[in-house]
Amino acid sequence: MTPQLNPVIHAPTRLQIVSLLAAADEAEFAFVRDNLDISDSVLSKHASALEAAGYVKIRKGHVGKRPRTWFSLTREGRAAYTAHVAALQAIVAQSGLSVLPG
Amino acid sequence: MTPQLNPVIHAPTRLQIVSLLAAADEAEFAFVRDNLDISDSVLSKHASALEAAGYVKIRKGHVGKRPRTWFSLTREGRAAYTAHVAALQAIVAQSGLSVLPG
DNA sequence: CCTAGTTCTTTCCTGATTGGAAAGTACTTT
DNA sequence: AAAGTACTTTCCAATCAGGAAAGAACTAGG
Repeated sequence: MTPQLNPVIHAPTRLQIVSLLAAADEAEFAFVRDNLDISDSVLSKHASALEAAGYVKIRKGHVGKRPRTWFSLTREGRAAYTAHVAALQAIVAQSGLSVLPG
Repeated sequence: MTPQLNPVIHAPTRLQIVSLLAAADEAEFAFVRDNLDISDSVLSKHASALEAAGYVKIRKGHVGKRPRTWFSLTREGRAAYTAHVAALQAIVAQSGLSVLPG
């Protein structure tokens, strides 16, 4: 069986969110938003979608007295992301594209 | 500037079509359809979308007396695919993974 | 106390996509 | 004439995506 692309992760904005989160333990709402250059509402909605899928954990806390939100990948989210990248790799591999010169 | 994902190519079905075509000079309608396990109408529509974008050439001909359709990537389509994979790679790379083979 | 600001979340709305089913086109074969 | 091949187009219903605007919940300032 060919590995399947995961539609929850494949959407461009969510792919970028998940990939960003995969690189770190945890990331702040504003950091992700500014990094991807998206609006608050878009990030909020995609983060909720990823949480609903069980891929992202949303943690609420405070810095000083101000509210703050952090995101992190769940174990399931990391596994789904890894599987998705494997699926992408399988697709790209058949085209013969390579990072190597020549 | 960060390389951008190309929405025409990013859609799962079209990504697979383009990647399949990138591997060959030309591919038959039925070959692509069966390879991706999609319906005639879906392939027809996606192929037209890729043609409209200038990424795929649709050639009509005959085998014996039966009509047949072949698809091939245009130079532009190959360039767009390469750029798209580079964008994908840029996103995935930050997580430490890769979509490219060794 | 009242207003303004921060940090998101939700709702409202509108446009774009996607895929399946079914009908259509244009031949060819039986 | 009827059926089959090889698609293409139309019809449709389901998402989905993003922006704007309104909310929510609290804090800070005058």
